[in-house]
Amino acid sequence: MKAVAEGLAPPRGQGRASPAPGASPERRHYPKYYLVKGHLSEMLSGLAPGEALPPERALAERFATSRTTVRQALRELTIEGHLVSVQGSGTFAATPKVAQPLELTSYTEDMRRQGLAPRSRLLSVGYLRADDELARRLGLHRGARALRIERLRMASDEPMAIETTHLAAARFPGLARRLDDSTSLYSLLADVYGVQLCEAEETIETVPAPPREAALLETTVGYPMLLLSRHSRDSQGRPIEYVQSFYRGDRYKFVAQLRRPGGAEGAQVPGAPARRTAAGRRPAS
Amino acid sequence: MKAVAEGLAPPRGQGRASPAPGASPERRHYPKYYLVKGHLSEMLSGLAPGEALPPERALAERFATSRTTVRQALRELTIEGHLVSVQGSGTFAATPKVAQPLELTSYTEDMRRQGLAPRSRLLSVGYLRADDELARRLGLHRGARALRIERLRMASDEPMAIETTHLAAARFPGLARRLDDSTSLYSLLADVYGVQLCEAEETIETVPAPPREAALLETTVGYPMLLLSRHSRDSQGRPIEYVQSFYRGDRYKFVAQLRRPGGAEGAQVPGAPARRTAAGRRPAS
DNA sequence: AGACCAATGTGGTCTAGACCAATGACTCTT
DNA sequence: AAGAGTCATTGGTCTAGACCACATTGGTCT
Repeated sequence: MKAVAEGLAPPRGQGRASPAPGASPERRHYPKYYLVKGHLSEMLSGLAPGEALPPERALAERFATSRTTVRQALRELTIEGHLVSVQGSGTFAATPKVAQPLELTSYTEDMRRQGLAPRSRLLSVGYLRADDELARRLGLHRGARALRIERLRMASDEPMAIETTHLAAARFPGLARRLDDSTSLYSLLADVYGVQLCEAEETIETVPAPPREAALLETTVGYPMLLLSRHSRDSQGRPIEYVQSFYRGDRYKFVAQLRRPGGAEGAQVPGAPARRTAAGRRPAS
Repeated sequence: MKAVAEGLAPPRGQGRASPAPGASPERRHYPKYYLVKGHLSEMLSGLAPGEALPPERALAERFATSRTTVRQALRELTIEGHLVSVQGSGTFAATPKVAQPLELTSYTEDMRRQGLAPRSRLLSVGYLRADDELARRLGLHRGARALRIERLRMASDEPMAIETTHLAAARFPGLARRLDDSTSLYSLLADVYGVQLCEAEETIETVPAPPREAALLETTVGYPMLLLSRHSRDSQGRPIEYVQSFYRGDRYKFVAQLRRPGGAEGAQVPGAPARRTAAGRRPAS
């Protein structure tokens, strides 16, 4: 995590005009906010989770910069999961990111297995007409009715993700009425409709948080989130569900287990990974 | 994406003090930049990849706002991969994101299979002493020598990722000298040292781009990137490599194929990452 | 023609400060 | 005491404008 610390004062770089031909050409240019970030990161390393940083205005003065610049540094530290800021209250050291396994199992099963208390809130259930995109994904024709289920996922009372599921309405009659806050969708599909999800393709990307999702997940508009799109099929390879889930990028990361065709099946090493290295996960220099 | 369009001019909202009790309380509050983003998004939909948007200053004037606000909107659209901006030149409509498969195969193999032209540039090769963190990951003791390989991955001349690999130096004598821009590391490990990578744990998270990585990947400092950390083991379950790769979040997304135990395959025992959330991350205050 | 160079226009960084919105401690009333 | 209201403080949004670094353009000189 070093590599950021020193060398701030001399080349203020602000009012300078002539680049002075002696300047080393390969010398990397660090934005000012990045130096501030380094200092803040250092201050932060001495704080226990929950402890507060000085107010932004005080930091701006201490680092002889504007509040805007301090805020840019704070923003990145927040995105990295090292900080949480609360309007009207202050900025505090955060706890590390939580790992979310990438597996084709239901959220409820996942959480239970990890010893967390899974909870869901049904935000909305409704029908819509499939556009070309959705029709293709669900193997329908355009305009067919699709069921749309929107749920807020929580783990131990902390909002975790917003999950929007799409299913072919015709294939699961009465499903909408069977849903509530505590029922596992996958259990319903299996027990009531006899559908077993066997394979899926997931894509993961980062997107900025839209206002609605940000509010529900108690985060900030525009902060990067992890958008996970899952497209699952049953044992005959027929497409069943299409799901989009927004996860807070500052709170979660995904973990996948990979296996290469060639190898012998070595015993799964229970390794307790996923820890976030407080010190130096930046390889740099 | 609708829902963002109208209603910008009337309540300038700047000099206002009294919130006018008639205001609906549950009305979602959209930041101004988000409305601008909606407008830009609309303009953008009429543009072919490569076509230019008006300059920022013109946009600021057109939307009766400041350049800062316009830039925040542009920033998000860039992060979403809809725009690219080039200093000194302009802002242009972009091409869609590229998918990167999550598989335990070498980069070279991956790209070939997709019909792309894989290229690498060896940025640096060197030895370092393992700190506690790295020692744990590679199964060494602290202070042991480790080989560090930094490569820039490209696909069809576009920079794609920066990959930093760590290996136990003692286990792969002479490896450093065998590397060049065009050799597959995994081939070397297999052919020269007889090591086959069989399983791996990958974690995926978003991080803001550090200056060095941003420069090498030709993107912007602070933009969200996908950080993929891979920890691989050989057929006996011994840890072999630890890799960190930075991908441009605005250009790439990851794709994983999942399979459920019940289906056909008997894979996937969950590694049990656990990581309790420590419940009270709230500031104690 | 071709090479060079200066001017202009573009996005990138930073400043200083206004106002908004939520918090939380304090005071006053009941 | 308990409750209600007030107010200073904190983070959140936005403005207007300065200056920088880079690209492009068009003119000038060779």
